Amino acid sequence: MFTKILIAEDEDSDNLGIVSAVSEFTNTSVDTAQFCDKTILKIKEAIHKGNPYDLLISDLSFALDYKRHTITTGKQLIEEVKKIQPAIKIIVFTGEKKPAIIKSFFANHKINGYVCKGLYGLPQLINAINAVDQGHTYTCPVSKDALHQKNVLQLDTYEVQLLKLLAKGYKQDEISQYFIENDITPNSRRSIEDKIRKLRDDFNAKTNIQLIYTVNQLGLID
Amino acid sequence: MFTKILIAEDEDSDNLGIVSAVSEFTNTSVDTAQFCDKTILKIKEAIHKGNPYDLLISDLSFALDYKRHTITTGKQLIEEVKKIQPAIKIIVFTGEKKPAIIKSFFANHKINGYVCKGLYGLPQLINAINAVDQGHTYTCPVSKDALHQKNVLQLDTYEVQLLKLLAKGYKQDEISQYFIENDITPNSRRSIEDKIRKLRDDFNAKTNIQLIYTVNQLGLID
DNA sequence: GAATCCCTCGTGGAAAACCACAAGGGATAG
DNA sequence: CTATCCCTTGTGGTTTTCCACGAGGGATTC
Repeated sequence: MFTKILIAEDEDSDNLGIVSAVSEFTNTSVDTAQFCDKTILKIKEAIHKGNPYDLLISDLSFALDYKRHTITTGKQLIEEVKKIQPAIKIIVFTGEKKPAIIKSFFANHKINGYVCKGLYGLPQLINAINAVDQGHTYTCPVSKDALHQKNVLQLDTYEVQLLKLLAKGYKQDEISQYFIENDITPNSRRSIEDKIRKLRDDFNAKTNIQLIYTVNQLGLID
Repeated sequence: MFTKILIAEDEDSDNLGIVSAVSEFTNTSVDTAQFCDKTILKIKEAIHKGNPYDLLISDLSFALDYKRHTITTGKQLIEEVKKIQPAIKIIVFTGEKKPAIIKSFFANHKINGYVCKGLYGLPQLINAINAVDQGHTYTCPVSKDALHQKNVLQLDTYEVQLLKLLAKGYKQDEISQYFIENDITPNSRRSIEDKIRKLRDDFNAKTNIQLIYTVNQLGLID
């Protein structure tokens, strides 16, 4: 079983609940951090002392306080941790339920488990810890659904840029000009029109307004 | 001091943390519910037994499980509770930080305190309990900022309907038709154009796309 | 090398949205 | 009662977006 667990969770109320539940169910040393930077620091220190963490349980969104932080999101945190200690196991424990985001964490960050906070988040988190300990990956029911959803469109960089400019109030002509100035292709007015039309089709949107509303709700242009 | 406190929070991890913190800091009976319906039930039972709750600490968003629930949001919950027991004190404890939403809770629901979950949510919640106990209202630093923000535009019902239809892909002609069919005025194509233009001005949006993106980000058309 | 496919891009016309001007009607103040 | 203001609506013309057709170019296949 894991012998050293680190929990990264910024909200103190949640932090308290998670730590007490995990401590009780696993008889291991549980440590905690409320900031991403602090999490990195603890992981580095533990390695330095020759007693590294086995498992990181991390949230995805972190509050910013008055201090300067170099790392501010769970995504960045996980990338950084993987660089420092590639073998560490990671379970994401978060309120984020958007399929596109959950998929990308398994695809791009090779996490070992994903549990959505909710009515039964804690028992699921315990299950996740057990499963990951035995070398499996774990997905809670909600995230399992998300992973099995078909037609979860992933957008490429070009499309995200295009949508963001639309959301920022750029006209098609202005987007064309912007793309030309920044050497992004295709950049003709006409091609941008086509790209937008394709996105409208993909997301079953009748208007560009609905398109932007939809991708925004899906969390694809944050 | 309060003698009977009820906490409504659906996420078990958070629930655990809040209950243990509140129990520890106040030496009172703390009860908890994970669903809105259950919360209403407990409040009714307590009244029936002649021993009602003094204080409700409630989240705003609640998960839906497989069961049918009649009440599904914190907003509805608070409205219902106020009907049953108008004198009960209410503190909202939530992750929601959007100024428009915070303002509307004080303006329309006469809550006694608002605390945003975060790094120091629990000590702030304790402060809120003390303040409300002494007959004051309490706002945490984040929500205090929100309440003091100028230019937080509140939309009326008509505007919200209009924006929602736009977000759903309706053309201006279709919106006009919809309004005519549903006896909503003004409903001429031309007036709808004007209303949209006014909203664009209010939110400094160059296009309708940007308008919908903006109000969506502000949480005004949920 | 020829056929095919896909992506980019231009053109022109239709549809939708935008905007300035102004008429009519209801509410209000004097 | 009248003048004024504001809201709604119509009209006509411009801008923006939409869309069907087709040309050119690069990559792949046979």
